[in-house]
Amino acid sequence: MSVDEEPRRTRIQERNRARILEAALGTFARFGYRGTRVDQIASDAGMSKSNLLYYFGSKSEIYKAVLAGLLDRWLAPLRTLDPEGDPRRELTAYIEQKLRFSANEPEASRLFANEVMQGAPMIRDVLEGPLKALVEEKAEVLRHWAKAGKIRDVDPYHLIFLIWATTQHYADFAPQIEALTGSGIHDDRFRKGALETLSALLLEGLLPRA
Amino acid sequence: MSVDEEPRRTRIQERNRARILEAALGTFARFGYRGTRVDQIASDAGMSKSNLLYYFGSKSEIYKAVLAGLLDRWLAPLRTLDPEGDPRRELTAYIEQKLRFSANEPEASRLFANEVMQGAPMIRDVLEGPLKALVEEKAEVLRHWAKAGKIRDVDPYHLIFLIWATTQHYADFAPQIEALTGSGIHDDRFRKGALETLSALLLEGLLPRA
Amino acid sequence: MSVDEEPRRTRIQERNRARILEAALGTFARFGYRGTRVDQIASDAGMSKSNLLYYFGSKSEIYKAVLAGLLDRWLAPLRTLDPEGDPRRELTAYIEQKLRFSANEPEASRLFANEVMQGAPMIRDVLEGPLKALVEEKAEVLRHWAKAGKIRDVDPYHLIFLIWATTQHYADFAPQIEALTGSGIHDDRFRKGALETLSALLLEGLLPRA
Amino acid sequence: MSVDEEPRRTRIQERNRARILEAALGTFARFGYRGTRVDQIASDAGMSKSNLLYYFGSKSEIYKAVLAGLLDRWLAPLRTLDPEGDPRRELTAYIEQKLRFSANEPEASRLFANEVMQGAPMIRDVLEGPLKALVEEKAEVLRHWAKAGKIRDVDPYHLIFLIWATTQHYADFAPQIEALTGSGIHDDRFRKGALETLSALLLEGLLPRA
DNA sequence: CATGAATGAGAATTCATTCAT
DNA sequence: CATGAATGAATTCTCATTCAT
Repeated sequence: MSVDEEPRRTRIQERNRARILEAALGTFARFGYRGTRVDQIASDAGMSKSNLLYYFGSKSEIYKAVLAGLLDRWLAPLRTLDPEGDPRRELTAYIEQKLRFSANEPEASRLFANEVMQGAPMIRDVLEGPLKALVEEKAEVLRHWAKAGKIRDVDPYHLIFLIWATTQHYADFAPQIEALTGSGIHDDRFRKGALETLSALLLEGLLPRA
Repeated sequence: MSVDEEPRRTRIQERNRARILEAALGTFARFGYRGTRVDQIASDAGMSKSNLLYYFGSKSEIYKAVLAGLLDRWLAPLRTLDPEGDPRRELTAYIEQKLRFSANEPEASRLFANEVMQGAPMIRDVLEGPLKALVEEKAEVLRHWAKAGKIRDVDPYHLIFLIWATTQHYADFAPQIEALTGSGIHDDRFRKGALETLSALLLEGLLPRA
Repeated sequence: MSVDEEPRRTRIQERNRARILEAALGTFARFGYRGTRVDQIASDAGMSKSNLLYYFGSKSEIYKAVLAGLLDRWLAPLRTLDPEGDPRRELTAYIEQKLRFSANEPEASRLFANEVMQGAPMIRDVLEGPLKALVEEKAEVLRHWAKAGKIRDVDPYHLIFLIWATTQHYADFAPQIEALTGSGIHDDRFRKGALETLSALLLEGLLPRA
Repeated sequence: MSVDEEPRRTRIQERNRARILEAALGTFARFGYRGTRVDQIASDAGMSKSNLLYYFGSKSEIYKAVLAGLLDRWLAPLRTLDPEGDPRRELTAYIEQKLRFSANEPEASRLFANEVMQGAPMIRDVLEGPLKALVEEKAEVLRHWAKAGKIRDVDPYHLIFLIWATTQHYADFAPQIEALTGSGIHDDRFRKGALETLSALLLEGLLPRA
């Protein structure tokens, strides 16, 4: 539809933009928008502040660009939930994908959390538009499964929130988890343990079955 | 031996300190440490910036005081988990308390999240000390229940993380939840729904029982 | 002549004023006028800032009071120079008195130096009035001695400056002297050495006599 | 080995740094460290405060730089004292150099005095290290001269202090000297008079020779 | 006499951004 | 493309002083 006028960019430009965005993700995630200094992004990206501002005219422009790149990756897993698939397999796969995201892109997860916690000033539109639509669509899938007797009849929103919360927790609260367990989601064995426990609890529940 | 010398404070001092801490909680939770201006705390607390600094010598001092007051309330619910009690009831009660905390003190929850996400610079000691000890103690309770056949044998840490994550999510990601559902944990009916869904899923699981 | 309306003061008042002036001398000498905080004077004097300001309405008032008390003691030795006396004895006695002052009131010496170095904003009147008159009077004594062949014919002003400079140096540059010699004018033996060397050099000169 | 990596500086940088240091010397000498406002240094140096802080990150950094530049010039004269030379000539030359320094750089002299009077917080190392070594070396020269019968046997340290004190006095106490004599060391004739009187007194003594 | 409470005018930095080269 | 130079608008914190009790 909308032919996003991608400006022509040289290879150097592409590389530098990428560097900047990567560095920015790191500091925005850690220190929040206000807590991040353009200087630091620049030095993390290995260039001068002036040069950085040649690529992105302002701090908030960088922030927006980082967030924009983020949202797609954050949303992707949910899209894969297949109405035709087996609930057990689908949900386990979904959880796994989300855990992988937390493992591979913890900073992205934290930045997203940060943005939402501050009232989602930059991505409110996305939340209320595309995200809301997607979630409603997937909620319908869950309701459908429930009607078909494949899963219990629970509120699909709370269910989705549960999956988001638990999987993202491993990225967002990593320092706490590290302090308590000495490990974290980046570790393969730890991640397997998390996946098993989460899917078991979600699917089978904690109480012994008859 | 050493009686922690609580400095004597007049009523005015008590009142003003309380006001400041309350106002500070709000802005720190929303904008993070760096994003918060002392000016704003002062005006939220209804006093001049200078007067505020008469009570707390610096911004970071306020921050520390807020966090210190926070931790107790954040930790309290877990302490109540009773080894002698019935797992179903105990866990449901725990979830309910945590949800209430999210409902009543969403800002405290967010500030805690914020602090942890930034690497817990101020409360690392608490996490690695008292919190770690408490969590290990309660993990033992869960293992004990499992051995007694009262609950399934799942990793107690992941179980605790699941409860933390899901309950806190309603406070920390409130803007997102609000955008998607039009409501939030502050709403009684919403909170009941959350509690039911959460405890049902946790205890019984999603899949239908035979 | 001028009946300085000494306000009636209770004993407590007298004591507190004295305490304040003493404490103030210490910090003004060390940190200068701007570098001194009223707070610190108060705490050094063992009272609250508010109470201190009950005695002296402002910082500069304290400063003036300290300086006023100082000048008399600083000037006193010169007054004792007796035109009728033997130059050798008179000058040695003068040097000794100045060295004693440096030993006993190094802070007073430093504060005086400080004030002068900043352009003597507070005591310019004294310098240009009473001090100038006194110095001119004593210069005349020296000229008189010279005419009488009791001392060489040297510029009396430079001679006086030499004595001031050398004797005050031991107080004003005490940290340097301490660093270089490990001792200082407060030490009796050190002071004797200084007195001997100074008076010997001043009176006899460095070069061997025939 | 380790070549002190002098950061490369553009001409503009050199010029601005020099301007700043010069302006800073003036105000630090006059008002002390605390009494000096960055604002004022900047306006004296003819630039904006922000720009000044682009060159020196903080007030104390400026202060340190000024002091560092100072010490060399302050020390230089003493280095020239030649053990092989004639005492009379050497000492007269030394006094003359010191008087010239007081005449040409009175602010430097006052700043040095100020720093020492405050306890030499920034240059203690230099005093206890290089300066101490140099002074001891020159004291040895004086002792040597005394043994050779070229000068009287006086404590070399007090002799050095005497020269320092008297020569620096003309810079440090300039306002007082001005108030008393109407002139000062900056004036050529005045300086000549000071030099003559000082060297005469030091070398020949005040008392008439037989 | 003495202290607690409150304030406002600074003063030092910080930092995003603009300008020049 | 890239960097150095410069700026001005915040923002934190200091400190003498006033007010109330």
